[in-house]
Parts: sequence; C-alpha cells; structure tokens
Amino acid sequence: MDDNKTIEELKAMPLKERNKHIVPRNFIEQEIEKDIENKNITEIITRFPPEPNGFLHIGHCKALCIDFDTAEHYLGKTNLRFDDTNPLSEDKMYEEAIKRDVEWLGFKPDRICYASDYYQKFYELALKLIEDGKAYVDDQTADEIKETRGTLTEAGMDSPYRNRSIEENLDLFKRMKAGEFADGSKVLRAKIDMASPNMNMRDPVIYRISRTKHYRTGNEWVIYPMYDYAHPLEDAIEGITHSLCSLEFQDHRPLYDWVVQNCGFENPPRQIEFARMGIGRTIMSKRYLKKLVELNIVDGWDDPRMPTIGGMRRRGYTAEGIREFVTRAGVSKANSQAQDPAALESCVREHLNQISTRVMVVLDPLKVTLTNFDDGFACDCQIENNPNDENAGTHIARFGKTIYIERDDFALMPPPKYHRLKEGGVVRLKGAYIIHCDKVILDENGEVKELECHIIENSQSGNDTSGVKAKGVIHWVNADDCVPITTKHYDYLLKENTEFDSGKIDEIISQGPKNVDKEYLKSVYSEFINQDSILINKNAYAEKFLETVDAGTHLQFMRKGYFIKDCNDGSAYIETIGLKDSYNK
RNA sequence: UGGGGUGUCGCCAAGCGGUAAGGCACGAGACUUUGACUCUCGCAUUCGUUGGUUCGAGUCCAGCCACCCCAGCCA
Repeated sequence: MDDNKTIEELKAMPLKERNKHIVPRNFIEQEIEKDIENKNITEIITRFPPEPNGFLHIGHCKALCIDFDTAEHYLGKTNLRFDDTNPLSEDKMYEEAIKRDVEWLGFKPDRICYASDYYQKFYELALKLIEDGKAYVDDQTADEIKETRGTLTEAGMDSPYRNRSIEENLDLFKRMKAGEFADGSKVLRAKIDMASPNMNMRDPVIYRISRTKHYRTGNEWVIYPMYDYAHPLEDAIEGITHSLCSLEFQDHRPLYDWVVQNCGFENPPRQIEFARMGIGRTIMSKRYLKKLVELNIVDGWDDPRMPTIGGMRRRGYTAEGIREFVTRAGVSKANSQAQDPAALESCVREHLNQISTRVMVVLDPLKVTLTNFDDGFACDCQIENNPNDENAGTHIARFGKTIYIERDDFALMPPPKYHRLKEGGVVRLKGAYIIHCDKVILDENGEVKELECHIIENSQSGNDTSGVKAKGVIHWVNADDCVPITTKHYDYLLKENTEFDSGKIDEIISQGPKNVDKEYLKSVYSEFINQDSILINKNAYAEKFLETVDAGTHLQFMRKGYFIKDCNDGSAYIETIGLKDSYNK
C-alpha cells in the first residue's frame, strides 16, 4: 500500500478506486493494474492449480506465492484447484499431501475446487463447439496424428476426418462418452489451423478416451479433457481474473484465449506467464526426485535433503523462511539460472534466529576436570532461552566438577587469533566461570584425551570481580547430568559445481546394458549425487534441559547450528542449518 | 530454415529517454558471555553485441550473437 489507508477503507472502495492506492510490485501486478483500469473487473481472483500426481517442492512455492500474494495484494481471492484431468497418475494421497503443504506454508484458499467438478460442463461446451463447427472427431491413430502434425518448419496436413458433418461429429462424440469406442481409437480435436506456426494451434486434441478409474469420479467417465481445453474453462467457470503460470505456457496462450472465446465466456481470464524458480545443488524435476526415492538414494519424499516442502519441513526450515526467500527472489520473465541455495539458507537462518530456543550441546566431547571444584562453585547457571525474545525466559544448566567441551574449542597448537582454550590459557564457560587450562593429558597416539583446568575465583557469570579477561566464550555440558543424543547432518544432494543433467542420465541409461538393476542405476546417478551427504553423530551430549523441550521446537545448539528433533526418529536431532562461521572460513 | 520468449555485478532483481535501487554472496572494520546476531563501510564509468536516432539511450530503432520453450491421445 502506498499510503495510510487501512485495509478496511480499501475494502470499502470499488476496485478501480482501490487500485489508485495500491503499488504494483512486479510486472504481473503492473499488468493487473492496467486490467483493472481498462476492463470490467470487480475483484482479483487467482488460482493455484496443481495436478495431484506428486509432492510439492520449492519450485511450486514460487507459484503459490505469486498466486496467493498477488490476489492478497489487491484484497482478492485465490482458489486451490486440483487439476485432475488425467486419471492415470493422479491420486487422493497426493491431493492430501498438497493440501497439507499449502496449509503448512500458511496459504488460505478461498475455495478448494477440482477440474473434475466441471466434467459435465466441459462435455456440454464440447458439444457446443461441435455444433458451431469448431471441433471434430478424428479416427486417426496417435501415430497418424503425430505424423500429420507437421514439424517446426513445415505445416501439418488436415485429417481426412476434419470435415465430417456436424451431425456425425455430434453422434460420434456422444458415443465416445457412452463408451462405445476403444481407448485411443478416437479423439475430439479443436478445428483451428493445421498450418499455424504455433504447434499448439494445429487442431489440438481436446478429449481422449481412457478407461482409467479416476480417483474422484471413478468409472463415470471414459473420456477426459486435455489440459489445453480444460484449464481455460476451469478458470473461466470460477471467475478467475488472472491465470498465472510459468513461461513454457506462453505458446499455449493463443489456444487458451481461443477456448475461452469460442466457449462464449464474456469476461475472459487473462493468462500471464512468469519464470520458474530453480535452486542450485539439488534436483527440481519431479520425475527425477521420484527416482531418488525409488532407488533409495534418499529416505523418502521427506528426506531432509529433498527440495520438497515435506523435506524442508522435516529438516526444520520454516514456512516463513521459505516464503521470504521466494518473495526476495522476485518475479520476472527472464529464463534464469538456479538460485544460490545460500539465499534460501539466509532467509531460514534469519527466521530461526528470531524463534529458536538456545541450548548447549557438545557434538564432539572433550572431557575436562575442574581440579579445584568444590561446593562453593556448584551453581545453577542461567542460560537465556532466546536473547532475541525477552519473553522467552531462561533455563538452568547445573555446573559440576567434570564437564565436556567441544573438542575443537581446545587447541594444542593454537593457530593465530585463536581465542578459545589452550594450554596455560583461559576461556569462559558460557553462563558459568572462567577456567584456566593447567594440564593436557594425551592418549597413546598423542591425541588430546582430557584436560585438567581450574576455575578462576570470583569469575562467575554476571558477578565477575576476578579481573581476568577471557577472550573466548565456549559452551559446555555437565558430565553428571548431560544426556547423550544423536545428531544428523546433511550436505547438499548434488556434488559441488555440478548441474544435474537429466539428459545425460537418460543417455547413459539408454546406452547401458539392457536389463539394469538398482545398483547400476544408482551408480549412474552417483555422477551427480553427493555421496557423503549424510553424517550421523552418536557422540553428542546435550544439557539436561533438552529433555524438557517439546517436539517440533526449533533449537539452536549454541555456536553450532539450528536443529530440530527428527519427526521420523525421535531419538535424533536434524541439523537444519549451521550457524555462520567467520573464523573457520 | 518456423513460432514464442529472454539477455543489467558470482546469483536473484529494480529500472518504463535525464546520467545504474535492493537482497544474497563476498571483503574490511565495530560490537559481542553464541567468532552467531546487530551495526558501519566497500563491492557494475557500465547494462549480450554492433551501428543508428537524440542535447542526452540500459531504456527508442535496425542488424548480429547467445540462451530457453514448442512437433503428448501429459500438465
């Protein structure tokens, strides 16, 4: 909004008036603004139209954000519509997963619709097209249709059935619906122009016969409408004003407009296309993501390395972080490269920093004995749950004689500017005392086995009168009451400097042995897949407080990273993303 | 050799004829009981390229180059 009008004041205005107070944020909204000026539109209505044949991933988020955020910007509405026009691959399971993901991301559809809601209407409209001489039944086989479609540079040839009488077409199409013909034996085609330079306009097939059980309509229908016919009608029926889709549908727009116009809709929806979003170091294609699952290269669709909404959710990414990323990425028509995953990570970190509960966890423990510990040093250390949230409170970490610190918070041969613990040096234990390292005990291999330190008198946190300055502050756990946990760390799915090349994969497989097994296929994928992308650590110790934290809580293991309890494995914590580290880099 | 699109910093992206926004990444510094966070500063004499129009061009015109999409009874 460009001024101080409240939402209520804006809502009370007619759209044209309201438009003057709304600032377009990208080229789509600029177009919408013009449409509001020049057309008879009373409310902006968009739709998000997934086919229920797979799981949503980060790429879909962009469409989701554009569809919902654009409508919201104009105080309009968005329908969630399942584009279920091809029963072959669609399933209720996917519909439910999509609904769950959309809801989790925080989008609120005005209506939930289905293309299959309109099957009867589509059929009647097809009859009308036939009556108007704008559609015909073609008896050619799929191969014949393909051969006569022409090429990119040569015009197609008219079907021998193109000029059947209206009566015959009507009769044939009704009999198609009645189930009198075999699957694939006939199709209904729009009669447009076989010589069009736009392949989509060369008499596109708009209905096919398929005796496949539809997950919603069962066996009620044996003819199913094609996307290019159904989609514009779905939009028009629902009163969608702006049908936003990705760039590859640009060539379909003339057909979209043809369908809407020839089916007699007065306020035609307008299709506007935007560039898809990709992200580096992962695979975006639904088809190949599926392969990873089938080949057990990943642990299901919600493997934390997957770019699916489910995967990101399980990994601990937040809906806010993901949406912020998409918003920052912007909207354009440029066929761009993949986004740097660092941009997504930055948004996720930013949100996690605001909400996560801090806890001390030592991932790689080094035992430290505090030789001068006595009851005078025993204390309950107050640890802030979240320094960014003053209402988050504190929790207690009990101090003790034997503690564990992070192995790399001690250095036998400290590099320059190292300000953690070294022999003869001091460091502050977060929330507790400053300690001085007196003795290093090595094992038979010369590795540091344990440390003996003493506590500096009067150096208690918040009450330090010791005068000793410790440059470093490190986290720790008390050996007496810490709890062992497992942590899981994930790297990117794809190797560094690798772009997933599905064409190459297909080529290798097509040239390889005839009867390939799973192991062979895995080896083909291994050219791109990061082999060591999962690291499980069973040596970590957490402060006791972690036991009291609710499942699903976003955590920050201080100085290490953001973690979340694995919803598929309650004993393990998944590292959502590490903290930035300007020292080690 | 057809049609539809796109080319602005390593990545994303503003820009709409008046002299290159912003974010991420990166670098330097300040602060810090998380080497996090936060803060400050730096980071395109140049907009795929070549010409043209103009007092003035990333923005207008022409040519060239590069890349993406289209020949499913998929969406």
